[in-house]
Amino acid sequence: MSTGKSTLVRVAERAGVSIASVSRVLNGLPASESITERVRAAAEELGYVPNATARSLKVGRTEQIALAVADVGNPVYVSMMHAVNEVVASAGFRLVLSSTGSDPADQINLLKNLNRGFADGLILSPLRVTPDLIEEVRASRLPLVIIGSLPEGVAVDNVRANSRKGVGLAVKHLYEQGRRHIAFLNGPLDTVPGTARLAGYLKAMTNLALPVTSDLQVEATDFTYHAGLAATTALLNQSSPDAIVCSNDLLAVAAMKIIVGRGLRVPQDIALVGMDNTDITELANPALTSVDLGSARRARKAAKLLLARIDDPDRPVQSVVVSPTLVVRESSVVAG
Amino acid sequence: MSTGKSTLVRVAERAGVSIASVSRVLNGLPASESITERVRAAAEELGYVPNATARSLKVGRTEQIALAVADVGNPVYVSMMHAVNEVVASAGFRLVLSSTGSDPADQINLLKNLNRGFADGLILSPLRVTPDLIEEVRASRLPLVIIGSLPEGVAVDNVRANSRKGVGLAVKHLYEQGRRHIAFLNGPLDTVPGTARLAGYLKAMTNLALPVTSDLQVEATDFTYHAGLAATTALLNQSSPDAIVCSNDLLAVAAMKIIVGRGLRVPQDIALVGMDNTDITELANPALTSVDLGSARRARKAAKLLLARIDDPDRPVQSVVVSPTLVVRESSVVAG
DNA sequence: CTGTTAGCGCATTCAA
DNA sequence: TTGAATGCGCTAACAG
Repeated sequence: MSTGKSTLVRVAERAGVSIASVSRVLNGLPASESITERVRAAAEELGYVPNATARSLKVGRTEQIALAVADVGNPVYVSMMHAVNEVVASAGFRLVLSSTGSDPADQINLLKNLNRGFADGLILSPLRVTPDLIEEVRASRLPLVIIGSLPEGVAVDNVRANSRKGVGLAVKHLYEQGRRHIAFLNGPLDTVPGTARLAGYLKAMTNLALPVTSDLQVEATDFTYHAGLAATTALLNQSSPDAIVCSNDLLAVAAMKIIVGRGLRVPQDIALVGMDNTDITELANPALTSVDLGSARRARKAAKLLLARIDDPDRPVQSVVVSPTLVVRESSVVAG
Repeated sequence: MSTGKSTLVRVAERAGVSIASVSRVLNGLPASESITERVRAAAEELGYVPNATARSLKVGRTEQIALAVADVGNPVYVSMMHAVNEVVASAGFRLVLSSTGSDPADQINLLKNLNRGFADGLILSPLRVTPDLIEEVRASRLPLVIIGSLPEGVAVDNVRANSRKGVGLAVKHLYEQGRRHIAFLNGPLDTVPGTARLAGYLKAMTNLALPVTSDLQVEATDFTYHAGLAATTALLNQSSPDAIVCSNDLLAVAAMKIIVGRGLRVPQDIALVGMDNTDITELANPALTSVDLGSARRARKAAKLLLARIDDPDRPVQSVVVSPTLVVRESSVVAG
């Protein structure tokens, strides 16, 4: 193994063959014993490593896929990233992280940039879906998979959770625990999960013949821990729920903090259920009951869909829905 | 804006100029008013987007930097990733995530792969440093920055925390709170942080003339929450500390869980200090006192060093150390 | 100021 | 089987 740049040409010179032969040998195409031998030796001695960029330009593939998520601070996106990376890496693809904010403009920009061909496809998990974004998604000529809901009629591969049903599981569980004043701590209403989860809450409450009052509902300005603190404070100032369904785990942990800070007990005084079933559910004290929306599974599925689409651009569009499950822990069940 | 692939050639044809002129206009090089106008119009109409791969091949730059961290599950790495991404993105670079395990073999493999030229540089944060890895780091001809400690004499840009000093801050703080039986919950000893932090603990204890006994030390099999649960259990079975310094926040939160589960109180019965000052310090209940090792700052600095090195491969090697600070929260101080 | 041309490193077609 | 030659799309000399 030697120093310096080595190219096909240099290997070819050293082996005394043509660059075509070198390329063949290195790509496992048929070649004579003798040439194979010499090429391998020459490549080894020169420490030859094929250039990814040149290869990409030639074959029209970068072996990279891009992932864009809204909020890297949210553990659910971290687990998605992890899951996606596992799938694509084992298929020989690299993962390019295109962190965008929750601003749709960022995503639109990203979609445009993708046409520069630095990646073979994109997995996008938008928090807010605007008409502009949809337009751009429609127009995108690159393999694209959306994690999350999309309006009917947008023919793009996508995989989403049934978060309405998920909220339903949470409400029903709390009802079965004897709770009747079940509040809902939501994230911003102008987001896709925000609206879906609210719908789920309203429906579940109605189904159970529980009164739906506005003082039992509060909307955090963001799906973050800090926003959750403020929102929970507001909620407890305007009503006295005996249970709170939270739109994600970060909000739930924030709620727990405020509740305990007020000298109330979880779950005795207020039962708590989060959503996403992230790692922090176990770190929490008491451990947080949470609705598992299958984020890792969704991410894996999305990655596989994308790889399949890259492989065959003409395959039928697929839309998969992952069913939620409830993971009961300590925050919602009074022991004994 | 139209459909289909558009290249310089097509834009040139449409504008009735040479491809060189197109390239110039699009790169902001001097051109006549008339040509500029026509090129812009043609590019617009064709929805032309320059091809990143071709550009890379030509200029010898991918505008990508790779980041390899040991454990994506650890929030400290997430924040590093975030910080790195901010810096490189604003310099026009994309971030390629090369998640490696804690196995040095993965890193070595990565270094070799980097020579394929898919990225212009690498930021590596190795948990375990073996001679083989050092050898490979030395041999690497690509811009490389290490986050973490490196043996003397390895001339590679690196930025590290003074975690020995960091542990010292924690021990001293607990001592000042009146604690005398200060235990140490460490991660694996065959890791770089593991050894450094143990050294810090031993030194700090000695400085304070506190007895150092083996039953006050325990080593988790990993820097994870689950490993922390088992290790804490073992620790409490073999001794009765009135304080525990934990090698990172995940371990600390695990310790908190076990302690509370035994009916003991934090901080009254056992005071707790974590390290890394990650987001979970605030989620924890009580909020976790933690040593801030400046992970985000380190990551940002590493990114800047890498960009500088890419810009000028011959610049002197730089090694920067970030000083730790203690962030006192509820887990270490008895109120009142 | 503008056009022609030569590669960047590779995979691949076409002849031999 | 093997080699010569072409071109992926672009930038940068070089000439005019």
